[in-house]
Amino acid sequence: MPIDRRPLREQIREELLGRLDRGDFAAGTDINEVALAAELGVSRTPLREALITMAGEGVLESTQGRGFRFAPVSRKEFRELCEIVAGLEALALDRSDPAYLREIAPELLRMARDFPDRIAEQHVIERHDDEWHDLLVSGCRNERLIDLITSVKAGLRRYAHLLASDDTPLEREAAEHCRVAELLMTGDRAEAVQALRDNWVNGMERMMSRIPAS
Amino acid sequence: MPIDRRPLREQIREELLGRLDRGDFAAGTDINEVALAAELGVSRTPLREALITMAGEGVLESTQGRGFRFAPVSRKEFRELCEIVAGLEALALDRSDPAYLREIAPELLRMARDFPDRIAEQHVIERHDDEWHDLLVSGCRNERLIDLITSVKAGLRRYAHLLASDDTPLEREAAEHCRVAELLMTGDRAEAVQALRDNWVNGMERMMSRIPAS
DNA sequence: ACTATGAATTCTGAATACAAAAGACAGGAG
DNA sequence: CTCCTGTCTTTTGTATTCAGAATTCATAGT
Repeated sequence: MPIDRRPLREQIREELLGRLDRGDFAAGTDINEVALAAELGVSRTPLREALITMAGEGVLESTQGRGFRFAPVSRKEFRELCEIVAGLEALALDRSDPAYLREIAPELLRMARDFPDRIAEQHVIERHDDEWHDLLVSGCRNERLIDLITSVKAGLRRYAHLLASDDTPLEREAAEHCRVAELLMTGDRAEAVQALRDNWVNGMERMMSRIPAS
Repeated sequence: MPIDRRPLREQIREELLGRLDRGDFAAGTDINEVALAAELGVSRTPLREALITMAGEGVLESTQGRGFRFAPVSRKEFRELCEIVAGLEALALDRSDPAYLREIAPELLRMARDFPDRIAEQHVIERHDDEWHDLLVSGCRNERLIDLITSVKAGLRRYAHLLASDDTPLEREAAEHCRVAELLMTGDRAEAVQALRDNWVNGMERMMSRIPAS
């Protein structure tokens, strides 16, 4: 197997995003570069490179002289990000090969149906949801678009741990995914795109209340 | 007046993007960090920070051990970027306040009509075009979306100098802008969104032939 | 008691120094 | 002659150091 030869900044970024998923960092808190670098066992240089990348993605904020902080969460931003990702995924779906979409539709349907069956922890559910959306847009030839979606979704990760809850309305989410898959199977892409948008809007509304007011 | 207190990496990024507009850098060429840092009169550290930011925007590519290079241009990528920006601007328009859109519509119309009148150099035309689009989406409340559009458009800058030509079909472009403005004036946003998309698609097709095959 | 001022501390922003990988090139074996 | 290999050079990736800004805390003055 090929060994990991990626630059440190990427590994650091992944590690930080992972911690973000786990809610290790409170949103809005400042980052102490020396402390974090020591904790990760790297020097400040690649750490700062990772931080700059993440600031570009909107995960972090930076102000002159005060360094980086985890961008505070807000309903407004959550809504904005959801709108953007919904629009981008809809665009990706619109730009996909219809034949390929019909081909993967059964798998999408199967995944959606498996959704509520398994009693699982939050992060398993999230991973499953991510995989579903990844497969959905996997037929899009626009590589830049795929990259962009990934990047914007990184910003949404800050909200992941907030959404952890035992009364997650999984059935609703699964049903909406099923509907998208079914529409793709019949080849009605325009309707499927609309259903996908609805899924994002509805999902957003469901989660909105769990985000602190401001 | 407040003096410039932005971090060096931002100033460097702007300088590099400006040079890109002027076509100072050939696409696909490697960047020598020490040479470029010396030329700019800064150290490698903030330069690399700027390069990493630009790599995140897709303006540059980086490979392990080989550093950064200006991403090569291609019709495929140009098409991809245009599709994305078209989708994002359409989304921005869709998320704007209709009243505000009606309010700025006359100004948009005036700008579009002034378009072909002035005999101007290429970069003046480009600036004018940018201003028109900026005004168009200025009513969008989704700040993240606006930032994202700006970021993706940075990637399009690599194509700006390629598109310089004396037989630019300005009238066509202006006419399409007029149509968008007129539709906004009547309050028919859905149609305006469609016209905007058409504008991007048509503009893309017009430019496509000027990009080297691969 | 409260505010303002200034020193001390802490941390970021930038520069320099070091290490390691990639590329170039020459020499030798087949 | 060709291909491989080992060394040398160049350039990047990372660490460390230096300088300056922001914050904190204490103290003096009102």
